Amino acid sequence: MPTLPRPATARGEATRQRLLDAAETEFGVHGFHAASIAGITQRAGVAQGTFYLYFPSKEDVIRELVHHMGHELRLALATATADATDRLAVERLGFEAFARFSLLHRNLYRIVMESQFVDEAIYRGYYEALAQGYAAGLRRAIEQDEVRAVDPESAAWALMGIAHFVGLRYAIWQEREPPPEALDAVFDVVRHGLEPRP
Amino acid sequence: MPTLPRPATARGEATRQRLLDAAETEFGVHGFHAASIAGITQRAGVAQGTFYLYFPSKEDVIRELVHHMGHELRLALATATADATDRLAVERLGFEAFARFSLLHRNLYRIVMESQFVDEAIYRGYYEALAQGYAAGLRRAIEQDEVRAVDPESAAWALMGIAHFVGLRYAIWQEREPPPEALDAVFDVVRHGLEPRP
Amino acid sequence: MPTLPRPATARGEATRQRLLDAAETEFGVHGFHAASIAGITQRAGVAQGTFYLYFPSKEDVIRELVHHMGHELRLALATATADATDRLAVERLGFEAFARFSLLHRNLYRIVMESQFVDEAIYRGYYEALAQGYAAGLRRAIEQDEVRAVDPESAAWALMGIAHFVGLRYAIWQEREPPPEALDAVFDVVRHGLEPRP
Amino acid sequence: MPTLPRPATARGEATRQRLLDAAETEFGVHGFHAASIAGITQRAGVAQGTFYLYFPSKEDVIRELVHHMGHELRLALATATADATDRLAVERLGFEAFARFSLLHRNLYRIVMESQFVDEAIYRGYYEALAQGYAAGLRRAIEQDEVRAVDPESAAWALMGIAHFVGLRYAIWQEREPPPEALDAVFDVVRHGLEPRP
DNA sequence: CATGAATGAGGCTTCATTCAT
DNA sequence: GATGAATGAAGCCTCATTCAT
Repeated sequence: MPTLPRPATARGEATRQRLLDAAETEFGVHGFHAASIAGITQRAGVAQGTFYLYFPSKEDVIRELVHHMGHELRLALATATADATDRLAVERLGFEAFARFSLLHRNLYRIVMESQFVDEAIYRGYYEALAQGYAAGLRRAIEQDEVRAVDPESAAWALMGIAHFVGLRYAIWQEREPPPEALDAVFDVVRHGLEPRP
Repeated sequence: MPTLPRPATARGEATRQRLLDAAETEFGVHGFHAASIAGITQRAGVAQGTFYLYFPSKEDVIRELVHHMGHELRLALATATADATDRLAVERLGFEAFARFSLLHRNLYRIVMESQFVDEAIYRGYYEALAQGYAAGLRRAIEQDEVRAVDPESAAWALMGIAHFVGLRYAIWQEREPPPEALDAVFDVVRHGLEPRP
Repeated sequence: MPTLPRPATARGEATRQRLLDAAETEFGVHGFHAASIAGITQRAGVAQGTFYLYFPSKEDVIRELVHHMGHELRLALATATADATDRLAVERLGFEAFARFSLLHRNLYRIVMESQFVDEAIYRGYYEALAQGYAAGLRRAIEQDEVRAVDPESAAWALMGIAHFVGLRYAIWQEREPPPEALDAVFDVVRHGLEPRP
Repeated sequence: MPTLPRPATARGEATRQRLLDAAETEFGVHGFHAASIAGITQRAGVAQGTFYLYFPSKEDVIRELVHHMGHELRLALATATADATDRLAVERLGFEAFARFSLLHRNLYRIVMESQFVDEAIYRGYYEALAQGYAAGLRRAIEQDEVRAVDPESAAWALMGIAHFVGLRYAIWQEREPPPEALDAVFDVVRHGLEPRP
């Protein structure tokens, strides 16, 4: 079956959104594999068949959710760092924002991680999109001497790796925000890694 | 079900090992959920029922494989860094060793990552064990002024995050070792993050 | 459910006909069971619900199509044999006409065959109606000594059987008209089977 | 999934056969599409999953049954016509044998007919195999002047068509053997169609 | 120690049909 | 007359696990 048509009515659009929300919760709570369409539709308050009016398969929903998380995260980061005066401030605010975001959207974050085992391409795409933006920001900062002459791409991935484990430890495992000292300690490493030497 | 007793005979031990190897490949290739006991036993050349002579369940195998990877990885890192003269050399050699190891044991590495969605505790335990050793090493290095006065634990997790993404990008996604420049670039960030300032 | 009333308006009649045509194609191409109402309505360019404005069920459509094929076929045969001077000529022209018709209306023909597994009565009725006319024609021919004194009914079914397999082999399986020699060869058997002995 | 291994034990072989028998009944009674795996396994007295130990899919069973009917029918025909002294006797005995066989194996016969709508190739193959043997027999008879110089292949298909409708009318629709007069009447047409003219 | 047949719950998905607009 | 969203039953199939030998 080819792509499903978008819902034609507002009612349809609302149902679709309810399903998406329900899926986010179900996947987040039970994991993709343990989650069932029945669970999703039940939570959304519709019949099982309704699911397939809006999504061709269970996998398509996870794909859509990963995309969604990508957008939301970029948005959150952009917003949080909008007022930063230099790149290191961007990094700092970005780490904080990510820590908040990953806790708030714990389910989505878990889904993104699990998507690796459902559709590697979507997972990879998620990070590559992120890395690209990240590297671009670093490149600009290097040009303005706000950051050492690091390789922007390698640095971007390194920083994402650091952030990833912050999210994992605190948002996922401990279900809380990292304590300020921890964030300070992590950022201290980041800062020394990036800041220009006199 | 209590844990199964270890096989008494050498033949049994061999069968058990064959099953473990087969599971490593099957899980690595198809992923934990898509892999089937039938696939594992077929690959191991034994009957399906034989599996349950050695493992109480499918999940137990992944647990055992994750432990296994933990041991092997620590062994590989210890070996690779044995001759290092200072901590930064340890880091450098460690990154290189990890890059090689994650490529060589791609399947195992994938399994570790997926174990998060099968048994979070095992996954978390894997990293916590690693982090503990890592942090201890850093602590010693700090005492000897080979590394800045960072928070050893936070730094350990940050460095593991960096390494994780190196493994992901190269061993998993590209199925090759990282090019030397990439490793240099990453290590450059690490070094500046850790090395003492004059 | 009693039969649905015929549409009152010309627009309704047109929609009904579009649905019938679409069903003919869908059933012919995918088979009755694999064909879906959604496929039919899509092809007809109407909404799914519209189908049930004109037909009480999927089965009713196949029934109507079988009837339709019966009428059309009888018409085609009558037309094709109108100018025949004796019964054997009728047979010959009839076989030719059937070969053409079954190719041209391949989909309908397939539908008739499949109707056996949807509603045996409709299928049986189709052939019994045909057989009746066929036998009547033979009976008249026998009275006029244009055909041997065969049992008209048995002969009619035998001849339909022969024709059926001509349609199957050529129209359905090979999607072409039978080569003239083949038709000659078949008719040769028919002729000897029917023609009066001196 | 590739082909399933044949059962290794006698018990397995027996189960497989029970499933085949059950499927024959279920398909014959309800038709292929209406028949369910659940119905088959219930009738066979095994769990649903057991079905898939022996057959990759529902369709594979029908394929196997069609093959089976082919073999059995050829066997029955060969046996019934073994003592015939000339080809017309073969034809006569063959028609009688087919009439008996199609009644006795009504379910199988129905299944063969329906197989056309499940896997056209299997249905076609069934008849082509039959036709080949039939034509060969006719060819030999022609060489020995027991039959007119008809085109063996065309004649074979024509005769199969006649027999098919005999089976349909009596075995399937009326669930009885054709009355002797009917068989006589049909054979009379066949005989005139085939026998050499003086 | 090993086999391989058997189980049965459970999941995804399809689709004819109904209903509210 | 027409729409298209919604229903929900039903079916195929998979697979971890158990059992009899």
